[in-house]
Amino acid sequence: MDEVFKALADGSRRALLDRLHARNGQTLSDLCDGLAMTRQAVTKHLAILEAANLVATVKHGREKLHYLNPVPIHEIGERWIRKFERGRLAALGDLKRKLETRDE
Amino acid sequence: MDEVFKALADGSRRALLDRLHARNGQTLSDLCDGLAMTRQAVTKHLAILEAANLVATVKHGREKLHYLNPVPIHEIGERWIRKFERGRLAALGDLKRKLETRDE
DNA sequence: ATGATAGGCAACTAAAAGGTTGCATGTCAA
DNA sequence: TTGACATGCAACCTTTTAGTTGCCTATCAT
Repeated sequence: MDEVFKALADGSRRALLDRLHARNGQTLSDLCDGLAMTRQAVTKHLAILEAANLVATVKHGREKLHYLNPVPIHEIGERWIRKFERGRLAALGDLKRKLETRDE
Repeated sequence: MDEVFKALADGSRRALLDRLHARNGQTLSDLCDGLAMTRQAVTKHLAILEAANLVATVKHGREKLHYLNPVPIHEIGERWIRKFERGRLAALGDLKRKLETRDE
């Protein structure tokens, strides 16, 4: 789980996931296209995404195809974000109350 | 949004949010309690959480009370994770297909 | 076979992150 | 008012991160 959060912390990596979300199964060169980064930098980002299991790759001849694995993102939604949904309104209530009554 | 992702990337900070989720409105000393970190380290983490708007504070005499702000987490759920929910089954399909047919 | 294309590996650098120590300040309680 | 408690500030250190450059390897098309 920590690896996933860390992987998602970087904007470039989130952009790569966005790209794969828009079109799945792209090659490394595809993914580099138009980015202000060297190919090697992108490779490293993809390696981190792969280690976090957010991306899976398949070699196809001299190309490496990248596929989005949506499961870890889904799990963060389910197991982590949902936890804070419960009690969300209560927390907002606490906050509002405390911010309003400075003279308590 | 980037600040929120970055703030959530660290396990200690997520633990602090957990603590506030369990009991809202804790002081700095409360939050330090039982952690293998100096108070100053915790202060820094809280500052990052505050900058990301995940925590709001109210000074109360010599104490500083920390309140969870659940809104940014909720927004990440709504605006980011939900995007990947759409097309999630399609992506899983792509992935399964590609992983199975290595002889394509 | 040979050149172009797709990608891999390794060493290096700069900056940011996470943490520490030491000291200063503000507030409460006796 | 004085000591104890709660927090703030700043300098410093170490490790990680994000990125680079340079070169090597594998595959495809002609």
